[in-house]
Amino acid sequence: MSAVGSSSHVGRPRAFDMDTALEKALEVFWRKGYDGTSLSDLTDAMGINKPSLYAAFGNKEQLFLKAIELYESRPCAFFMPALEKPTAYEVAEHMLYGAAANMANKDQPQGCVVIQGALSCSEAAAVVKEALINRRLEGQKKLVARFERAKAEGDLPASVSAETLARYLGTVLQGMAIQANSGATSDQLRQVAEMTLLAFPRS
Amino acid sequence: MSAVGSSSHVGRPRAFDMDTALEKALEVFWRKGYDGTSLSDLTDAMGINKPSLYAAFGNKEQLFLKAIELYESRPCAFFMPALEKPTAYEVAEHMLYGAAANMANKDQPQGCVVIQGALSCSEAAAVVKEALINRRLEGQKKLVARFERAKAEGDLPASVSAETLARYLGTVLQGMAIQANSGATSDQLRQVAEMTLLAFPRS
DNA sequence: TTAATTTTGTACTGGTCGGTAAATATATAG
DNA sequence: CTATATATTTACCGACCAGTACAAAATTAA
Repeated sequence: MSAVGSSSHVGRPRAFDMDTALEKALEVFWRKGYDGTSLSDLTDAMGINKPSLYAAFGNKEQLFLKAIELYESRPCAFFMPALEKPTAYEVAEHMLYGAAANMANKDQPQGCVVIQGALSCSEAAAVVKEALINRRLEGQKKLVARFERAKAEGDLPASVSAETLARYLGTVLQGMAIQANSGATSDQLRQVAEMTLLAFPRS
Repeated sequence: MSAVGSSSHVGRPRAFDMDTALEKALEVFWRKGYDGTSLSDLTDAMGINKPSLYAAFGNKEQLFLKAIELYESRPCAFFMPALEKPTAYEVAEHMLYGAAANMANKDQPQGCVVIQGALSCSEAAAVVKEALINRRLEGQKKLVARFERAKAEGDLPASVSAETLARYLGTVLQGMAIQANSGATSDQLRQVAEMTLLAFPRS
């Protein structure tokens, strides 16, 4: 019907860039959490006013969910790329060192927004909390599948439980977010990564 | 000057029990976090009205801090008792299994209030967040000291770093809180505990 | 130019936030 | 009894909450 992909639109053009505004929103949610973030916090950081925010992103809840999508798809995200490493050990290695570098990166909020965005929260944040839990569980599922593949490919002993190993690795990764939030440095997180890998089973 | 310890007081007697009211407050803060908890949530759960709350506990912030004190001193708290086990391995063992049992205990909020009470939060919660971070760091310090003692006593190899080992164990324990918050059962957390212990160094 | 469309800034909504003033109720001390 | 001290209830405070109505501004289409 219409010219898809055309950059021309009827009506007054948007005066801000949606992607950079969403980046700013992510940063605020990451640092303050869903309950701790007010619309004024958001509009201040995004440099727009409320009607523009609502027109562009729906409401606070939908803005948060879009910010999380952005977070997981950013170039610096390490989870998905690590899954593609050739062996289970290398998957774990890249995730652990990726977490050490990323979660304590000093030019962004410490930790992980998927973990700390709505851990304990009000009823108003219930949908958001559920969404974050599902993201974490999906990540865990992907790890299980990857480790089962590794067992089939022989780079992980058949004796180990893929599910337990995935949960163990996920637990360490999530713990690293708390450590970063408490002020741990990337160096200190790397030591944790190293110790975790020492115990990691390999064929 | 006056009879210390006397149970008689001048003035109208308090109509509620401060300890059980504080337990209720803890439960709310634990479930909803500091930012996610309103004074109405608190007064509803505690069965008192606001002036009584303020007269007895100061304000929301002080009430939270008192609730945390209660949390850490409750009979079911496992961290401090575990430190008194005779060997480093047994210390880790009791902490990990204690965490597995406690953090996924179905008749209380899942996880740990010291971790999830104010992880990402508003400026209004800054003091509370700092207090929780300090609690976590103090726990880590106690673990380091305990593992250094273990090295001196010979039940931990001299080659391992007490600090790294403590940070690693702390990371797993904190990760278990997130796992519990995501719905992991005590059984599943016990598997993580088991895997962590498999790699734990012993002389 | 005119019409249609979309974004913008301003001002506002009802509701809730944390916190408190003031009056009343219930106890002890003398 | 009266005086004093503390807790309780009700009603309220200004500030902020998420969300929106409305009109002016800026663009394209005809």
